Amino acid sequence: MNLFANIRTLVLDSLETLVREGALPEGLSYDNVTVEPPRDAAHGDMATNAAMVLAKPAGLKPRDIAEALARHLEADERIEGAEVAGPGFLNLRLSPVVWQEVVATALSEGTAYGRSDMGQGKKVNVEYVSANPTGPLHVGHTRGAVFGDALASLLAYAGHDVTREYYINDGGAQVDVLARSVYLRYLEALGQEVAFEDGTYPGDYLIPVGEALAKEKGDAWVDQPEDVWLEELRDYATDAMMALIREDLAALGVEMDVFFSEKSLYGTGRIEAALADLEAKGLIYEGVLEPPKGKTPEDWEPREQTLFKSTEHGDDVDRPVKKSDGGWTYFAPDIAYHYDKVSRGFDALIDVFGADHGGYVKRMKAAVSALSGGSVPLDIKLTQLVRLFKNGEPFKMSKRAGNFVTLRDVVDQVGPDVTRFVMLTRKNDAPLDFDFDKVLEQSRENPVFYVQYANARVMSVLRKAADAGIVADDATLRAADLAGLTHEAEINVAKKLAEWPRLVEIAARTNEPHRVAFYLNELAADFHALWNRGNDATELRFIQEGDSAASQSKMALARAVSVVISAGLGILGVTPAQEMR
RNA sequence: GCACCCAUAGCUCAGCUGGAUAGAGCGCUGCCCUCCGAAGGCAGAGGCCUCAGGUUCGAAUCCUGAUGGGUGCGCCA
Repeated sequence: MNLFANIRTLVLDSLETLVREGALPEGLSYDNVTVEPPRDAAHGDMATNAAMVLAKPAGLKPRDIAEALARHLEADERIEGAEVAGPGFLNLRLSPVVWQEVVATALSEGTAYGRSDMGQGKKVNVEYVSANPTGPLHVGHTRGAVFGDALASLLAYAGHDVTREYYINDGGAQVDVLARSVYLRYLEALGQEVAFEDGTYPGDYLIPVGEALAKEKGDAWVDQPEDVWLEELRDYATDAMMALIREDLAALGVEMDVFFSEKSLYGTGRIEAALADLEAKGLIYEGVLEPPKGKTPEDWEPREQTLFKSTEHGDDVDRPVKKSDGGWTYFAPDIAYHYDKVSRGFDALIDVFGADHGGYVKRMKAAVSALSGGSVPLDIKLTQLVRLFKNGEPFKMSKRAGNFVTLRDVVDQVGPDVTRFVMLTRKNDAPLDFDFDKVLEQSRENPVFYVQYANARVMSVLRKAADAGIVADDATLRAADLAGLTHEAEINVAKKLAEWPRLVEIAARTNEPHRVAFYLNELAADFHALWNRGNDATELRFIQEGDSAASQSKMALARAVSVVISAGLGILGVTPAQEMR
């Protein structure tokens, strides 16, 4: 139930009535008519811009339309007052009953209150993490993982059929490097002295892989040339790394639906098929690229290559799909991968990349646009840098990986819930400061704590009610008479609850899960404010000594707050706290 | 040189398909516990939304340009 959508429907119905009465011309478009919360609470509960939007096409004065509209709206029992203000806004004041019903709805629907059918079951593929299988996940991946996962949950909550997907880059040269690095660890496990030169991965995480391999193979591969062991070792090593990565994801609570292997595209004709599709559309040609202006590489020389005419689909230059040695560029399998996604029948694709892949956005969009004939939108979300701090000092170290901080370093220290919430306290395209101490602080400054504390307070008051002999289970609260919830401080909280379904839709439409985290912070603030009002105004306390009925209606409101917090945290993948320790 | 992202209070940041007097936290000033958990709350001060044009009844929001910062730029993924 989205109250704002309901009232908008009422506004549109009233406009139609005006048309029938001849007060408005026929055929007006209502697309731009909005009903939203006013910025200033003094302006009422909701405001509509209908009169201003329609004034010009209708050839009427905004205030005249607004006044006519106001008369019709006031006839509805939900509307307590409608006032024309400013240039033609219509400010609506709603009956307390409306807000009481919001509480009742939240309780009866539980964490499904806020679910939307705006997605209409559309199939959406969210690809995220997709880290190279060459080592454990680091902090940058962590942000992408949390963002992608929360986005996927959000879209599902908003009525989409979501697939969570991880693209394994197991086909390129970096896998050879991995295999050689493991080979060194293998020799080392057999007692040899080895040196990790440039171009190998020196991280400790390969030691157990080398040891396991030594146990399995004995000295069979010692002093053998690459062509004896490289291919088998590639598979062995990537499997080991993917097992590592899956553990990392599990530690964070991320579960993928599909792991898609890049390697599966090679030698199976799938890359060729994707490029044949582009070729059939006249988008593949042999040509020579201009050198980039202003920054010509030292060794630049004109070369004829096989190019994808991505400029036809919004890119700045055409992109090579084949290297000069005839092999595929990294772009070719990516095209084939997205071709596969398109052919699996998704209605929309979302890729989550690190910000350092920003230069890759246009060509990928061009590819999907070309492959799908413009029918499948691809949105690419970039996650910005995470800067780590400890005691206010920049923090850089890793026990296991050498030069980067791993996902495990973070999760092991602060836990998955804190990690996830904090990663969503900035919008994805803004850099994020992560302070190991601050995120564990129990204070207003720490949004994780602040929201959890609000939920814990609700749970606490419910427990106390039981002690005081007041029944406060969900079934009882659902049936409670809420007519007593009329105080402005209480109505305020109910109004915030009414925004939840609307916020879900906005966040889902913009693919911005951080909005959920910010909303929860606001809801918690309103709840804490009400809680403290009880210090002075005893009639606002949730437990009213000796008055079960009044207590139950107030606790129904509190419980509704915790229901929405649980729903919101659920989308973020965070477990609500029952009590603070 | 080109592309993308960013620029909002002293600091860190929100700001909805364009809406009314631009918000929060921190910091600063002053308050609130014999009282449901003060791990919290209330109030005050603090802004030319980087700048200049444009579109609009209306712009922090959309467009163009400038300035400042970040990222990237043919056989690395």
